[in-house]
This record gives sequence, structure tokens and C-alpha cells, in this order.
Amino acid sequence: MFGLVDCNNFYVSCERVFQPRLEGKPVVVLSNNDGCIISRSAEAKALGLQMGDPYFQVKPLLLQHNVTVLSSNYPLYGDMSRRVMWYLGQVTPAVEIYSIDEAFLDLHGLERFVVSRLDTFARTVRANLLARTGIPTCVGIAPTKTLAKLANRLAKKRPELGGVCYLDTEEKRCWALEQVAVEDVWGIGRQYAQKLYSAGITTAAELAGCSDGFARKHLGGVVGARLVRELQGTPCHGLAPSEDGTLARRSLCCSRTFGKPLSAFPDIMGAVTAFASRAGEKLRRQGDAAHFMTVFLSKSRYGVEPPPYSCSTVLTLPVATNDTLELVRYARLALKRLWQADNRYTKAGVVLDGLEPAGQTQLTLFEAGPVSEKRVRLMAELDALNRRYGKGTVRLATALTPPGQRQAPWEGQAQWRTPAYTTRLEDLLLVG
DNA sequence: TCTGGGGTCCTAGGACCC
DNA sequence: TCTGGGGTCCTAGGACCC
Repeated sequence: MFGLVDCNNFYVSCERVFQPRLEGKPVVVLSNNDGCIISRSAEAKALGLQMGDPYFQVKPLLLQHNVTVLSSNYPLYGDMSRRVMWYLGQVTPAVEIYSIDEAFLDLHGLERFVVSRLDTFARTVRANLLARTGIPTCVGIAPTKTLAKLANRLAKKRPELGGVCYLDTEEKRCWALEQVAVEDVWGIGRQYAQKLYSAGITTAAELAGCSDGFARKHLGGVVGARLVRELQGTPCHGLAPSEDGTLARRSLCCSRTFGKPLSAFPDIMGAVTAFASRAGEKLRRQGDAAHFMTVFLSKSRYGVEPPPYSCSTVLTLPVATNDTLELVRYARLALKRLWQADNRYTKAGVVLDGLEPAGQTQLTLFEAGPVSEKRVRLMAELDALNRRYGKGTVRLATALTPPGQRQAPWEGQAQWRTPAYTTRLEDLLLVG
């Protein structure tokens, strides 16, 4: 059996832990740059606000209903997430951190050890998570990951289930499949849903009845075939346990939409420098080095200009590295290739892939090390300082805020940012 | 005026090899 | 007119996820 624990309206829930007066009220959290809605309280959902709604479009509705609007506060969410995942790691043998607010649990064989049934166990886990972290959750339990996702969805939608849905029999599996629309199945997005509707398939139950051939032909080959088998109750995906409670990634990306469109080369250079540095930090934190780097620039998709909206260039690094100075050097090289005058760029990013454990590269005889021992120590010092005194305390001069300005030209707005209650000493909540 | 920032996996097709 | 049959590696792009 697999369990799926999903935090309810995670970002809003994190904010409510530190502002209990928001409990029971409509609240939304906005994406970077205060662009779109990315988390909604139940009350906000009831007003018809959708995930991804642009703020400027729904502003009148938000004002009309006195909705609390917050900018996103990732240091807070990341820290709350770690607390949730840590607890799950304590009570189950294996946890796969699937996203910032979701985890799969391996419950195989657990029935023999927990005194009670798995759903009773799940209720205890929910209650303890709420007591320890303040975060409400729902749990789905089923023989496959896809069915656990589906069960979780029902646990969220049906209050009478008390936040836990356990599909332990054939009857329950069939019942659950009947309840869910095909577009709400994990792995069915907009394109596939449209195809399925035109083929007359509208529920998860009907999808589970599809032939292997149909799934292969219309739902992305082997991916679709596995999806259907999982709905039928045959596991096709195992658990990828997150050993040290962190997510080891195969690629990583640091990108941002600018606060306003930018054309000047130095402005964009400042952004790309900052992103490459940040990508280096992420890379070193997971102990990896990168073989390939992609740098991209994007223009607005919403204006009058025709596509392409984005251009990118890939560099193969001669030797895998995680050294910020090296990464920045290559990123600038790539940017020089890409940048063209008279464009209004709205976004840029640095992607690293071909990741391998750092220090694994064997240097051949006579080949000078690309990064000396000294540089490795320098990076370690840099990371230590930034950990201790706050992100961005020590950085490259090109990524600095221009003198006399509050922020770099590429940085955006975060008008309603709450304090980093749990990760900045100055922001600690004072009680009394 | 204002529209997020991350990720994953898979397939198709081209270049090249024997 | 007819025009091997495999492989491998790489990249671009599509589809999906939260």
C-alpha cells in the first residue's frame, strides 16, 4: 500500500500558523512579482478564484470580498515543509518527498506493525502533524501511487471521510474511480483530457477500462499504459525514497520574471549573474557538479509581438563544476551569444543539468584542475557566510544592487511579504 | 501598466556506425 | 522500377506534475 499525504492549501496554511486571525477568512498567496494566485484558502476558492488567476484581473473581486492578499514567502514555506517531512520520516519506514507539500509513504508491511488499521494510523498522523506543525493535511491510501493520488483527492473533497480515504477493497477502488472525472486523474492534463472526451471517456472508471493499445496510442506511449494499469490496481511506480529528507534533482533551474521589461545589457547581465550564482549554491547544497548549462531569455507572450518568445543556448562545460565563478563566466558567455539590442526581455534563467556528484571527475595527467582546492574552500566559505548572515550577504559585484537603488533593475515587487518567522532571527514572532 | 518558478519523463527523428 | 537492417547517441519538443 502507498500513502499520499498532501497539505491543504499549503502556502495559505503556513501563513495562518503565524497569523491565526486569518483562520476562516478568504486568503490568497501570489506568485513571484505578485503576478498570479498560487494558493487559496477554502473561502477564497468558494468565491470562484482559480489557481493561476492573474492578480490584476481579479483585483476587483478580491477587494469586493475583502480577501487577504499575501506575497509568497518561500523561506517560510520551505522551513515548514521540512518540519512536515521530518515528522513523516519518523513514523514511516520510507518517504518520497514529491513536492514542497506532498509526500508518498511506503506502507507495505506496515499493517503488521501498526496495531490498528492503516486508516486509523493515517488519522493519527494527520492529528499529530496538525498539533506539531499547525499544517492541516489529507491522506489517501491505495495499492498504487495513482490510486493513492485519487484517494487523496476524495479525502479532500468529501468532508464525511474525515481527511482520510483508504481504498483497501475492490469495491472501494471501483467506487472511487466512479467519483472522479478523467481530467482530475494524475497524469491527465488538458491535451489528454480533450482527446479522451472526444473518445467518449469522461470518468476515471472509463479510463481504467481502456485497452493497453488505446492508452499507448493516445496517452503518450508507455506513460499512458502505466497510468491505466495503475488505475486498475497494478503498481507500475515504486517509491523513490528521499534519504536525507531533501530532494536530489537531476537538473536545476534558477529563473525569474523581471519586475519590468529590460533591454539594457548590463541590467540583464546582473540578473543572469545572480541566477548563475544561486544555481551554484543549489548545486553545492546537493553535493553535485553540472556538465551542461542552458541560459535563456524570454519576451512577453501577451503583447502584440509574434513568437518565438524565448531563445536559449546550451553550453557543454569542459569539466563538470559547481564553482560560482566558473558558472558565472560561462553564463555570461552564453548571454553574449543570445542578447540582441532593442528587445524587451521579460524573463531570464539559468538551467544546469548533467549533474554528477562533485569531485568525481578524474583529472588526467598534465591537465590542470579547473577548480583548485583553494576555490573549493572559497565556495564553502561563501556558502557558510550566506547561511549564517542571510542569503546574498556575499555575492559578485555584477549582481549587486546599483548604488542609491533599493533593488536591482530585474527584481520585482512583493508588496505583501510576511516576515520569515522561522528562518530569520530578526523576524522571530514575539509573544506577550 | 500588471500574467510564477520550479521540476519529471518520454518520443521522434537525425546523424552516425557496422 | 528497385534502394538492408540493425544499432547508438544526441537533441528538441511535448506532455505532464505541483
